[in-house]
Amino acid sequence: MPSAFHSHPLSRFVRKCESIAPLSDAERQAILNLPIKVSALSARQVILCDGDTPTHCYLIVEGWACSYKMISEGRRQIVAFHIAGDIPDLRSLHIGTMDRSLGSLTGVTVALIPHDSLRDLIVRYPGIAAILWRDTLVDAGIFCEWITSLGRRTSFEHIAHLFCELYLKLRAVGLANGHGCPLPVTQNDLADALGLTSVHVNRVLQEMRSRGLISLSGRQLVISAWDEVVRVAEFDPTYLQLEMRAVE
Amino acid sequence: MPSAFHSHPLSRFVRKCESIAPLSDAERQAILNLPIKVSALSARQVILCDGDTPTHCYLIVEGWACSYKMISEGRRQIVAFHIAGDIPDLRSLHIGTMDRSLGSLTGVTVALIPHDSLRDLIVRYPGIAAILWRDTLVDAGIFCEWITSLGRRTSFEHIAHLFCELYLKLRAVGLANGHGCPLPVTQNDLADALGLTSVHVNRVLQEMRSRGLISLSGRQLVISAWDEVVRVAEFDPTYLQLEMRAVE
DNA sequence: CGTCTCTTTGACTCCGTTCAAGCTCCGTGG
DNA sequence: CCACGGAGCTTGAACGGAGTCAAAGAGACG
Repeated sequence: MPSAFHSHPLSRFVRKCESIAPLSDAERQAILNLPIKVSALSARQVILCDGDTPTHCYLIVEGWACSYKMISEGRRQIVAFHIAGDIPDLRSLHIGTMDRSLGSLTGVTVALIPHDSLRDLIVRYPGIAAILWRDTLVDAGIFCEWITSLGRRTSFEHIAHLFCELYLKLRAVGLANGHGCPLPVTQNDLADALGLTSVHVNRVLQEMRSRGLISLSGRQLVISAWDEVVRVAEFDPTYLQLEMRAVE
Repeated sequence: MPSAFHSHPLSRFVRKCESIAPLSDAERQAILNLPIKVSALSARQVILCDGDTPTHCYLIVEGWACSYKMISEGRRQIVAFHIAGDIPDLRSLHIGTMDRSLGSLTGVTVALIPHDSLRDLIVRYPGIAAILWRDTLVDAGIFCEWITSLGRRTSFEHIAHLFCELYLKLRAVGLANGHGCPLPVTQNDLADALGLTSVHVNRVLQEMRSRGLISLSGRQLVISAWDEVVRVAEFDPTYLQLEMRAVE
C-alpha cells in the first residue's frame, strides 16, 4: 500500500509524462482534471480481450498487468508488462479494435479514461499528444529489444536483459529500491514473456543465483551484480529513453 | 522500373496515408510539396546506424530495406522489413538517437525529408500527425505478432505467418500480383528476421513447397494455397489495419 | 567460362522441451 | 494450533527441434 493511496490516481502517469518532456501547469492540470473512474481488479483477470472495441482507456494506477496474445493449444505469449503510470491500450484511441488481450497479473487498480476526454485533451494540448506519441515510440523500441532477445539471444542473456529493463522501468517511476525491485509474477508468467518453458526459466534462474548475479524470492528481484548482468545481457538502456532522475 | 519512375517519389506514401485516413486536398498537397532529396543506394548498404542522430527522415520510394539490431558474435536480428511508402526512422523525429540500424536489402531509392519540414507539416496539419501516429501504432501491432511468432509459434507457422503479412502489406500499396508478390531477400535475411538459421529456413521452405503451399524462386513468392497457409499460420489480418482496396 | 553469392544436402550436436514426480510455502478451516 | 490443499517451485531423465559444420550444387553476372 504505497503512496498511491495518498496521491492522485494519475500522479504516476503525470510523473511518467514529465520524464518524457516538461509539462506546463495548464497541461498538468488538464491531465489531473480528466474524468476518471477508478476500479480495483483481482489477479489473473482478463481486462480487455483480443477483438474488443473499448470506449475507455485503462491507466494502471497500481499493480502489474500484461498484454498478451493467445494462439492454439493454449499457447500464450506475453508481449509487454505494464506497471503504474502505463496506458496499455492507448492504441484503442486511434485503432478501434484490440489486436491483443490485456490482463492483470497481480491485483491492480486501474483508472478508466473515456476516449472522448482523451481525444479532447490531445486536441487542446498538442504537447501532450507529442508526449503520448513519443511514449508509443519508446514502447516500439522495447518491442524491438524483445524481438532481438527472442530471436538471437540465449535464454540466459534474454532473462538478464529483461531483468535490466524491468528494473530500470520501475526505478524511473520510483518503484525500485536500491538494487532491487518488485517482480510479482510467477516463473510461468516469465516463461510466457520469454518464449520459454517455466522449467527452463527455473533452471536459468538457479544458475543466475548460483553465480551470485541476482536473488529472486518473495516476488522481489535483487540484481546483486548489476554491472555483470548488464555485461552478459549486452544491455544498453538508451532505448528506454529514461533520463535517470533520482529515486524518490 | 515500375511506375515510381513516372510518378512523384512520395506518391506511394500518399497512398499509404490515404489507406489510413482520407486526406484533404490541402494535406495531400502539403505532403507532395515537402522538400525532398531523392537518392539511390545499392543493396546491402547501411543507411543509418544504431546510435546515429539523423536530421532527416528516410522515406522508401522503391526497393526493400530493413531495420535490424546487431549483437555480439555477428548475430543480427531483423526487426522489420520496409517497402515503398514506409518511413522506417519516423521515430528519429521524436527521439533523437537511433536504437537500431537501417539498411538496404535490395537496391533502394530513398527520399530524404528534413526533420524541420516534417515537424512543420504535422504542426500545421494535425490530421497528418494523427495518421503518422496511427501508423506507428500499426507497426507496434506488427511487432507484437513477430514477438508471438518468435516466442510461441513453430518455425513452420512462423514462416507462413510472415509470408501472409508481407503479401498483404505489399498488396495494400499495389505491389502484389494475383497470389504472388516480390520477395527480394535471401534465405539468410529471412533467417535473421525469423530468429532461425538459413539452413533451417531452407528446410522449412522445401516442406512448404512439397506440400504445394507456396512457390518461391527468382525473388518471387507465390502463395498458391492461401487459405491453407492462413490456416496453419492462424493468420488474422486485423492487426495490419488494411482496408483491402482493389489492387491497382 | 570462371567467380561469387546463394541454395541445398547430410551427419552430428546441443539447447531447451516434455513428462512426471516431489517439494515448499502459505492460507484456510476444523 | 495444526492438518490439509493448492499453487508455485524444483528436480531428473529422455526426447526432439533447430543449430553447426562442412561440402556440394545452381544461378547470375561480367
